[in-house]
Amino acid sequence: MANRPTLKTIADRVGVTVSAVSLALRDDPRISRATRERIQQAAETLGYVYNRHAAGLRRGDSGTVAVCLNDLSNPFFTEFLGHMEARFREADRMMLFCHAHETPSIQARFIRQMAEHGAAGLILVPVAGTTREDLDGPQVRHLRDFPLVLISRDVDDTGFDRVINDDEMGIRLLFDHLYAAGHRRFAWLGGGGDTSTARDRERSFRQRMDAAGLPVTTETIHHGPTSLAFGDAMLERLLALPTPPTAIVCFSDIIAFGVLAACYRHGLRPGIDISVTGFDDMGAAAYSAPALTSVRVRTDLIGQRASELLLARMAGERHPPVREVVPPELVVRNTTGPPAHGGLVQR
Amino acid sequence: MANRPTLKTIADRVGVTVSAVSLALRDDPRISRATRERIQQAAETLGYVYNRHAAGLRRGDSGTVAVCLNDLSNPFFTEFLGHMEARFREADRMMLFCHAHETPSIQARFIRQMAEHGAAGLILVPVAGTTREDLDGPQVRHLRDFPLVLISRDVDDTGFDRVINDDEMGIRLLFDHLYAAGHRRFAWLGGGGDTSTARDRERSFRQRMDAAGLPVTTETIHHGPTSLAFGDAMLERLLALPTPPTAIVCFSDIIAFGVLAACYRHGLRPGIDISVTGFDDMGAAAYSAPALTSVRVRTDLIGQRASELLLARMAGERHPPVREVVPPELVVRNTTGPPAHGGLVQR
DNA sequence: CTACACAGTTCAATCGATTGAACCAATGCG
DNA sequence: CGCATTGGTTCAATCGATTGAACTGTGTAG
Repeated sequence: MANRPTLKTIADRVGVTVSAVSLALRDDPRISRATRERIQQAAETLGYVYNRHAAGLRRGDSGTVAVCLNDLSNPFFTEFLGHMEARFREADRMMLFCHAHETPSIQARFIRQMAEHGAAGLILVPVAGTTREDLDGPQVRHLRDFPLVLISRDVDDTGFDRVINDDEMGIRLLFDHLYAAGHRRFAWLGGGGDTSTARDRERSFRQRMDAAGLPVTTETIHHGPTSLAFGDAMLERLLALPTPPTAIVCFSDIIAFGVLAACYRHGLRPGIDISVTGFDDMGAAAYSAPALTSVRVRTDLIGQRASELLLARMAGERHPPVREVVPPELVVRNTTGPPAHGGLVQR
Repeated sequence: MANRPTLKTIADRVGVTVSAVSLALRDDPRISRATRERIQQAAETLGYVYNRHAAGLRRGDSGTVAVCLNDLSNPFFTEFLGHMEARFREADRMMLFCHAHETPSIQARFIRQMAEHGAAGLILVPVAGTTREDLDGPQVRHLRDFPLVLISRDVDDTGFDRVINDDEMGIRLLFDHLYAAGHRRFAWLGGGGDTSTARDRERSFRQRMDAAGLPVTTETIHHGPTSLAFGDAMLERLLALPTPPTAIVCFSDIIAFGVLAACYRHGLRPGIDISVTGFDDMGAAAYSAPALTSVRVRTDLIGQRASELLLARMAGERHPPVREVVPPELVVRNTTGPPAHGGLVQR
């Protein structure tokens, strides 16, 4: 920063005023072609660096966009990040980034700080347990009328734009696929904490069970963190049951990978001895051993759509908050198949 | 941004001047406890939001830190991101983030933009092929004397601080582990493009081969992208050779996972029929089927150390550029074992 | 020849926080 | 009682870019 050239430096050198330089550097047609080129030339040779603080102060907006995610260790979220980053780069917006670690205080602080920086918009995967108050309460009143798009997870009644996956549909696709293959003994390995995603997927699972006339007991539903370790540990527990499930429906690919790892140790062949499904269809799902049956969440579409919505709001577009639900796709690979020896009979 | 309260708003309300408010909000002892509290109270009730543009303009530094990575789809890099983010949050620094996608033009643009934003420091995983000129040439002269730390990949003669993994040692640990188990027919699956990491790991592999008196032929060394697909495809090619290798040393875990996927399809049992090693030891390595033998790169130590170095430079510390090399650790799991039926004999 | 348009440029105020210097009142000290 | 000290606050300049209004000179129409 130490004495970098400013508009004035250039102006003096070329023999015009700062106004002229300011306009010229932004290609304003009011400045003649000739002077404009001399000015731009001078800026180049002097190594001029635009000062966004000065501009932002005057204009009241820094042109940055803020993005707050929760779990970088989950490739599912980094896929979002990649898609949005690409779109914002295209729009020439810088990205302020935060990793909230499912911690409300970090999220709250980031919201304050991005406001301080004059960020023009925010994309947020709300931390588990986020309520309407957290996003719209007095302590963050600067979010009122602020361009904000929630992705992946929903928060009821926020009055903000949201782009989320159709979780109900995803579970339905998986369940029906397994049911059609003949499975009747299911287990649900839930993750995702206190999020709409966790709730919607589990609710959908329970609905399908009900609809199929299957009982949901304490042996059916299990909760834990979205981690490989949880999936791994749960398979052990499920195998220890008197009548283990023939199909394990996991909240996410990550958990399913953990289950596969435990299967391998036990010499169980997923897709033959037991069926396992993931959710998200992250890149690695095609390469697990065996390749994982999952549901593809369209992170690309969601990320792109969220970016578009945000850019539109930032451009001043006014309309009631939208809630866009993106349908996922069933991807059948090799971890699912008919139940082994009498899964049907034992029902 | 629209008419948010400013220092003036607060000053008028409390009946003091902006100076007093400015000082009070920063807990300057020059302002009496009583007024300070009244001011802070007023700021609170008015919903005051600090304007960093104004402050940054005056002070010439925004307190942000810039981070530029290359491959978000590789959990190895997102681990870095997580560790650094944590450290910077602690230091109350916001993070400007860029995903360079191994694209020099994106990297160059980000460097310019973060300078415009008055970022106080930069952590960079240089894109493949980055040279000294790219970082210190005339077009980016604002990097001279700028706090910059390179991580993971090295660039010769930069004059910047660097924190990197000891790649030579990592490969040595893996090779010696395999050699000691009896392997004599090796293959190298290289990735990483034109980076110091790619060069150092391959050089180390060749050195160990030489030291062991083993021939390196066109059947030994293979290059491709750091992807699951590359590992997968390469196993097919290797198996088609007249005398396939008994041990496959991969540039990274990602590639190794691809190899494991292909092994599974071929009914090959890694660790028994064939040995496979990764590099990085990302979280998933413990959960692949079977669990992957790898080398743990200490992303935590590297990330932390890089952040510390950067913060120290930002605080004005002056010393010649350092090059810190962090030793990795061998993690033996289940994809390695003695060569199957006569690997030794066939030599 | 005057008035007028217009392209090209300059003027000057402005954004909001920071900070060294100046100021003021009350207290302490000789 | 007068003078210095100091704690508390204000003054006023400053950071660098932006922008509506004002200005200048040239060309054109009447």
